Amino acid sequence: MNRLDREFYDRDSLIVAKELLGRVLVREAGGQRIAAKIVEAEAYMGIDDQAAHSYGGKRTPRVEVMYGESGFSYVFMIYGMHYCFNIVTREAGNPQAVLLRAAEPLDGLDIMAQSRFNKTYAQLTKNQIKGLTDGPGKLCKALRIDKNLNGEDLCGSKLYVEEGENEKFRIVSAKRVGVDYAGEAKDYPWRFYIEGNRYVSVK
DNA sequence: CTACCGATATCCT
DNA sequence: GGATATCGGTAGC
Repeated sequence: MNRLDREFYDRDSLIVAKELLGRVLVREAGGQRIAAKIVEAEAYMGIDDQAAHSYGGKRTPRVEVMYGESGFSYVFMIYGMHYCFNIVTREAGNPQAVLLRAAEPLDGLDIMAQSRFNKTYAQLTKNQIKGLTDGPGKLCKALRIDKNLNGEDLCGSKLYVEEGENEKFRIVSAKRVGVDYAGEAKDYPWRFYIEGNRYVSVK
């Protein structure tokens, strides 16, 4: 299966966010493959986007990777407990990114179940199966994504996105989640998800 | 099913 | 000190 290359990510973040839907996020850890279909993503449009960490050109150690080339991972900790995984878009100096909010588990189900609940997949309750990857923090925990993967090149072999099956689905546009502080930008429809998919975090 | 609440890294005032 | 790109537990319908 083909991996998405740097040119894919070096485009408008709204296009990248939409086109990431249905693709397969792959994490290789300890010789094991963990994979999940991306079903929900949000675009953060950089210095003009009040919801973005890089709004107004803000540049701290945390957001530094957003100012680099496209196709690298931006992992940050939120609320002191959870990680969020983003993919940097656009050229160096243009600090935009796409946040991956939810995915549908495909491969490595037992590893995800162990990472999230310390159980095998077969031992999970129905609610735990649905809750494996239906939110940005949950997705990171299931795929074992943490600060060590901040700045990782997604054109490498530890963490990357495959093309996927090119199946047909409807894309829903919606307001982003948890950005009430962002003035006018809080209502922009820059979140995209696959219509009807049960792993979408907020319908 | 919804509502609240605590955990606490990072950045800003 | 206060806010945040969240989650899981508990309490109450």
